[in-house]
Amino acid sequence: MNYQEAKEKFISTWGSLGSLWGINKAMAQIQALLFISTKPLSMEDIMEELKISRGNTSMNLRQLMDWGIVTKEIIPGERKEFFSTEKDVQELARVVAKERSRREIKPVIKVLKEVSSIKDDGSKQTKELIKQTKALHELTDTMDVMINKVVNQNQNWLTKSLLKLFK
Amino acid sequence: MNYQEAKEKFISTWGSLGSLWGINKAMAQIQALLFISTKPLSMEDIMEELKISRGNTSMNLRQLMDWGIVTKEIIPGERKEFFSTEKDVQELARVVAKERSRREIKPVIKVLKEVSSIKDDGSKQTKELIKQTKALHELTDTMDVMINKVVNQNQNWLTKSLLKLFK
DNA sequence: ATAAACTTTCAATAATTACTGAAAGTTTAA
DNA sequence: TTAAACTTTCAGTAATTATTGAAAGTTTAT
Repeated sequence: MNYQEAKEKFISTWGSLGSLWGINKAMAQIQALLFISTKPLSMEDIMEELKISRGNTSMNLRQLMDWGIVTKEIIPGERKEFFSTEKDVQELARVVAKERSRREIKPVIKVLKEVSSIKDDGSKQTKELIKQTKALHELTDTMDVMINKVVNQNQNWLTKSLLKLFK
Repeated sequence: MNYQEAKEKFISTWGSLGSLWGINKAMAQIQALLFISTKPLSMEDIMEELKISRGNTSMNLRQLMDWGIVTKEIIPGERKEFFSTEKDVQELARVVAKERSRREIKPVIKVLKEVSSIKDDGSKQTKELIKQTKALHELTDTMDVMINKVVNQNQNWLTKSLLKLFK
C-alpha cells in the first residue's frame, strides 16, 4: 500500500466511522484529511481532495469549528482562509466526549430523571417503569461521568496507568 | 406526569437516542417498550403500542435478537410468540458494548493498523500519515479495551469502586 | 392432509438526511 | 468607492435509510 492508497483508505474509513462519534460522513472526512495533512488547507484544497461541493465544505467546516475541532488559520499574504484540525488525539477525544455528552447524553439523563421521578401510584406497571428508568438513569449518569473523567486525564495517565489498571 | 405520559416520553426519548448506541429508532423503541413491560409482549402488542407495521416489528425484533438483547418466550398454551428483553442494565450495557466493538470498532482498528504500517518512504507527508494514524490506532485500541473491561466488571465494582476511583 | 394462526420476506414507497450550485453576502486591495 | 476574491446561505435535488403491506412461508391442531 503506497501513500495515496493509505491516505484514501484512512479518509474513507474514518468517514464511514462518523456515525460512531455522531457526525456525518463529509464532516468526518474533512477532519481526517486535515488530521494527516502537513499544513493547513484551503476550502479549494478540501473540495478538490474530497470531491465535494463548496457549500458542503463550508457547512461542514463550520460545524467542525462549532465542535472546536477545527480552527481557521490566517496565513500572512494569503487572501484565502486556511483550516487545520487539532492534531493531538487525546485532546481530540476530550473535545468529542465533552460535546457528545453535552449535546446528546445530558438531555437524555434529564428525561430519565424526570420519568423515574413520577409519583408511585402503587400499580405494578408504574413500579416497573420507575425501577427500570431509575436503573438506566444511574447507569447513564455513571458512564457519562466516567467517560468525561477518563478523557480529561493527561496523556501518560490515560495510555499507561489506566490500561494497566484494567488489565 | 402520569404513567402513560412518562411511558411515552421514555419510549420516544430512548428511540431517538438509538443513534447514540448505533441502532435505529424502531429497534430502540421496541427495546424500550419491553424494558418497562411487566410481562413478555406479542408482536400484536408491540405493533399496537408503537403504531408500527407487522413487517417492521418482525425485522427489528429479529435484529434485537441478533444483538442478544431480546429473547423469544414460549408461553404454554399460547400459539403466538412473545418477546422480552434483558432487564438488567449492566448486562444490557455489556452486550451493547461488546456488539458495537465487534461490528464497528474492531474493523476500524484493523484499518488503522494497516494504514499506519505502510512503508516509510521518507517523505514528510508519509511520516505525518504514519504518525497520526498510529496515534489514532493506539487511542482507539485503548478505548476499546477499556470499555470492554469496564462493562465486564460486576455491578458493585462498576457503580461503586470505579466511580470513586475517578472522583 | 388441510386449514387456521401465525411469522417472515421483500418490492414499493415514504421519510429523512446529505449535497449541490448559484445567488447573496463579506472582506480586502487599490 | 469599486470590484475582485473569497465565503455563506439555502432552495432544490439526490442519496440513503426506514417503513409498509401483501404475498409467501411456517407451524400447529385436528
